[in-house]
Amino acid sequence: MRRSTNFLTKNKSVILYGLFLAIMLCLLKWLELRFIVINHAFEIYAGSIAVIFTGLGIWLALKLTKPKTILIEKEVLSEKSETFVINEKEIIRLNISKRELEVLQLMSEGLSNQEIAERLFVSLNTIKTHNARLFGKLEVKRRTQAIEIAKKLGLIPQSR
Amino acid sequence: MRRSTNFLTKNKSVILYGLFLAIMLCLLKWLELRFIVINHAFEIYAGSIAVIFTGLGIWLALKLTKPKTILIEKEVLSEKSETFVINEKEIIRLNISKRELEVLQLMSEGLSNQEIAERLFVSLNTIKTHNARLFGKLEVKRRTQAIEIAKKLGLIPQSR
DNA sequence: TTGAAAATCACCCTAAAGTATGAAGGCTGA
DNA sequence: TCAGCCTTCATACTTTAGGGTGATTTTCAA
Repeated sequence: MRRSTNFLTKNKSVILYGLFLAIMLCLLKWLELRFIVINHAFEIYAGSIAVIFTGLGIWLALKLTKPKTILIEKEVLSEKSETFVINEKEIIRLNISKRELEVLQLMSEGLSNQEIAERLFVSLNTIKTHNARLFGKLEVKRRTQAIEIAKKLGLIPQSR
Repeated sequence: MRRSTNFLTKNKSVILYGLFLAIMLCLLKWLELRFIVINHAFEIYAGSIAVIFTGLGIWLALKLTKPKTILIEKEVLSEKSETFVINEKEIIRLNISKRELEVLQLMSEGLSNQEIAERLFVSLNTIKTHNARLFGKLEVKRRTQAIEIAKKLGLIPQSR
């Protein structure tokens, strides 16, 4: 009996459908009585039934077939080491200018201040000034520390 | 055929409903025969149409509703970036000694020669000697270049 | 247009890094 | 045992890096 109760409580739509069916049949009966005298009414009646019950079938199928979407989770290896993106937030946070970043980049490539100056077409003193500001912002004392921290923070790309 | 089997096994309630419907119709028929004296051929015909077209509707709905599959790609960090392995072959090829590698490591961490000397309990001059040999073996002129190349060759770990 | 930030450069000085050379002690395999 | 390498240290010197200060020009947004 528990199975039946379970069925009745859980499939409300089915019961409702049953009632609907009963009402529908009564209605059809009434219609039949109304138009049975008219000979041509039979085709219309049959057609109506066909259409209505086709619709009902579709509705039922859609209602009862709940899981229409299937989720598939796929694990993908991400090569973070390949796609390097500079950490712009850190650059902004540390208030590092474009030129300073440029100097930092060349510095990390192992260039001397003189070489950086030549590369950027400025004087050695200019590079020294940039360095001083850079070290201040990065809170370091040496260029090697600056490079280390800059790579850790993602300000400049790793050596690969 | 697999689809049909699937349908039969998974949508038990639909089948039950079908049976319920049949029983209902029989009951109605019986009631009709009992209390109404009319030609019952038409009712059977209408019921048949109803059942057939309900089935047709269900079939149509199931046929047209293809199960949507949503693919979720889940990113997983690759092991490569986590586990660093030193390139021993390169170390042997370049004939770099243990002590030199040690100095190189500390150098890459941004320590000054003086700091490295203190860390290793040796004199500043000793570190300078190690550096000179290191630069010769790595074919570089500055510590920053040494660090750059050493990281590229995998002699020392990356900054992360 | 004007003010702040960025970029440029100079000078002076100190600190650190790098070069060259020589030398001594320890470890190891032939 | 002994040659060869590693490690250590020293001295002297040159080069590069870094600190501090001040100044000018450029750029850019309010």
